[in-house]
Amino acid sequence: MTKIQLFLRLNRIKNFSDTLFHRIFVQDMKMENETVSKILDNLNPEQCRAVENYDHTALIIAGAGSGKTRVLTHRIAYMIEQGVPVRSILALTFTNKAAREMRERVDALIGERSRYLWLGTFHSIFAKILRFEGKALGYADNFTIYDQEQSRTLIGKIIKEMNLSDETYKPRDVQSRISLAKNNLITSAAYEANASLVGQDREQRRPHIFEIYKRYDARCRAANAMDFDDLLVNVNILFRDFPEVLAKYRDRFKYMLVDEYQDTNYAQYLILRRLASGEGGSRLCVVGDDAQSIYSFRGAKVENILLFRNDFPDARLYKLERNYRSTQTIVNAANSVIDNNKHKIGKQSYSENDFGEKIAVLRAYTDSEEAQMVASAIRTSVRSAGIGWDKVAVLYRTNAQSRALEEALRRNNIPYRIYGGRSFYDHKEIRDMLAYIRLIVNPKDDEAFLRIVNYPARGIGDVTQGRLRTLATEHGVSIWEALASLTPESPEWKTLGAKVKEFVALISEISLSRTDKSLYEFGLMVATRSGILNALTLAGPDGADAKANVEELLNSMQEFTKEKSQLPAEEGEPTEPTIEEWLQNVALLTDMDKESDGAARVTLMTVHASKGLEFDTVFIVGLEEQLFPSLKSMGDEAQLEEERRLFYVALTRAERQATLSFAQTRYKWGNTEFCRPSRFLKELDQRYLDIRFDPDEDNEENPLERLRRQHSENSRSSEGGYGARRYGGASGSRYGGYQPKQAAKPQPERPRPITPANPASLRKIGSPSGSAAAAAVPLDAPKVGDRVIHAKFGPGNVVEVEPLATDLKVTVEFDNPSAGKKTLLNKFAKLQRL
DNA sequence: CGGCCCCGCGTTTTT
DNA sequence: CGCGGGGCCG
Repeated sequence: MTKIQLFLRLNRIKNFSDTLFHRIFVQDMKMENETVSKILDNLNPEQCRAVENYDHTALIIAGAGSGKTRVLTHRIAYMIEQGVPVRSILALTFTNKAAREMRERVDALIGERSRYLWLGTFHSIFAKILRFEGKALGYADNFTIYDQEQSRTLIGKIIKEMNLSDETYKPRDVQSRISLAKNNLITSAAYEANASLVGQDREQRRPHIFEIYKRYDARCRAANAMDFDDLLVNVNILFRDFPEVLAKYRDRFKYMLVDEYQDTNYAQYLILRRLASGEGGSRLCVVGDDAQSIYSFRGAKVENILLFRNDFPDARLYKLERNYRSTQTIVNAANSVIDNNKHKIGKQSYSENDFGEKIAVLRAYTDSEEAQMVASAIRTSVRSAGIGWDKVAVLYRTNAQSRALEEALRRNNIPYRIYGGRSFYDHKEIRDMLAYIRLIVNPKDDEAFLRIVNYPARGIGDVTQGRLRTLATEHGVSIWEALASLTPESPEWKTLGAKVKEFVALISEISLSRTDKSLYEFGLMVATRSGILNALTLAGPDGADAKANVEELLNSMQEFTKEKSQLPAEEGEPTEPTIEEWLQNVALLTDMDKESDGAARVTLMTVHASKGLEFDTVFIVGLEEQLFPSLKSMGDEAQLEEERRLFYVALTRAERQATLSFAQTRYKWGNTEFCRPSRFLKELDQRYLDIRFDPDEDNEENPLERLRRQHSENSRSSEGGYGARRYGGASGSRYGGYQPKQAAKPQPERPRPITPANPASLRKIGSPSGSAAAAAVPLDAPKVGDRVIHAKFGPGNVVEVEPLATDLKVTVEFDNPSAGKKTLLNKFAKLQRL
């Protein structure tokens, strides 16, 4: 402690002479006297060096919680104070959230000058560059950005049009194949010529992928659209084929800073290298941690950080190894797991904080019990530590795990917020709204046209749509362009039905009005004139959530206008945002970016989504083999190591307290599966664990017995009346059902009991046969030849029994000929022996 | 042409 | 279990 203080002091003295000149200089620039010292204050010696030496290429290896954002933001602030023009700095992050946080922190250090800083995600910055420069590549500046959903839909359509089976060519797989190629800058032509890729496809019996890729590219281009990967690919092509454009940006961005460098893929890496190489290339400063590389599945290359100094031999290396975030217990425990990885840079993360509490390990029989235990533990923690709900996070490997947790939290009246999973922008009504706007902004976007030409229903069906497409093909333009080019005199116009003409008039009307309206007014017009708002109103209660979502979208337009006027992207740029800008911004947003309403809530998210965040108390759930580590990583050492890094990321989110849990059975696809505890639990140095169950306790209880008991427990708990509604809240946003505490007063609104007035909640709860079956004997293990009765199909004979992992498959020949022979799962069939 | 019903499939992780 | 797509009927 004292050593470090001394070190700091010496360092400060050394710095002083270096910075004296700048202080005087800076004071001349009307800076607050204290600012310089403030920026170098509160940095440890290594951090300080990384900030001061901003004029050198730098590789900063920053362990979890070691203050990497701090270094980045201080480096930016310091540079600006040293007189580096704001416009010559480019800072890149992976997520909007990280970008926003960085901007806030830079802003806090140097004030409003930060507003002209180019700071954003790779994708948003590159989209911006392409908006300015895309012409060179044949794109108009109003190009559409397809998110993965839209791109997958288009790929699916192409597969169908090519008469390929979507069994062998699953759009999802084809998309990931194309994405992989694009990440590595392999064009469709190059793909076709690439023996290795084509060979792999052959082996998988999918030899036509390159052709799908070709057509997909052609379609995107014709629609003036780019997918996420294209944003990177096209900037590469731009910089490769147009040296003058590259020179322009290289001259402009004298300094580049990159966050989470370990997650860059080849395309991103090459763009950075292009800008940073050569005489007068940008000074590149990258920050990352190989131990937190968790995105190789989407093309990230850890090698980029491992080999950075080969690419930039004069780079200075800084290692930030002290973790300021977590207790020693957490840091040491995390290290003990990551030590099992062979593939890593030597870096010793350490903490000088308290030892803190041990890491609790909980065992549950079922996933729902696990959720309940976590909910109770959250209550206990929050109460004993006196912290707010928002200091707690529950992290899981897959989004699917959130459901059980949500239910438990709601049941325990714990406020929560879920990130990820189905995002706001995935809702149909939002996509519909966006499709209208996309079509108006970009008339080449046929996908948008086809999506909304008959929504809300206006009598323009498949046949008519087919004719319109033919019309467009004949003219060699998009559908809307073809329609818009027709005059009332042209013979083709006369062949159109009245309904199509009305649609043309509608879109023209909205389109014409956009110049003299604010963003919000325009959005409102789209919502009303399209008929979307009306259709949702007519849908009654079913449409209420959707309607609220549309309203929220409109609000976000106002919000965007407000932000934009505070934050012009460029000096001299108009502050009134255009619809194009809004649309491109929205295309790059995710659920993570929705701002919270300020209420303190427990955070639920995947481990991936939690990277870069920190919480006082963290629960990591579902620590089971084949879940975490995931089934798909098993058997592949590299992927297993990535899972281990993922676990490392999860554990190092915790500042003070971490709890790990696993269940012994888990519902999967409507089936109960048995699980074994994760290997990561065994790899953890046991000294740091507080195991809250008896490991010697008999684990080998008769599985059937346990299953039966769980089953009755489950049906009992589901009778509590918490219906299947997952998302409360009118907006459809995923805020948890939370009642402000009202002492012991009854809560009239929720949870809703099942009453006959609410028949929907009765759906599928409990046995359909009800008490009528009580007379018969429950049948646990049916045998061939048994005479049984089924609630719906009546009596019959068991003709076949096949044991499954966790259940029995029973085939019954029913007496009733209309029921015939049926194969049933014993667990659900509720057969009774006669 | 639209609405309804049934079937089949999905679970890694995300800009 | 829940959603989306496809098929069938009105």
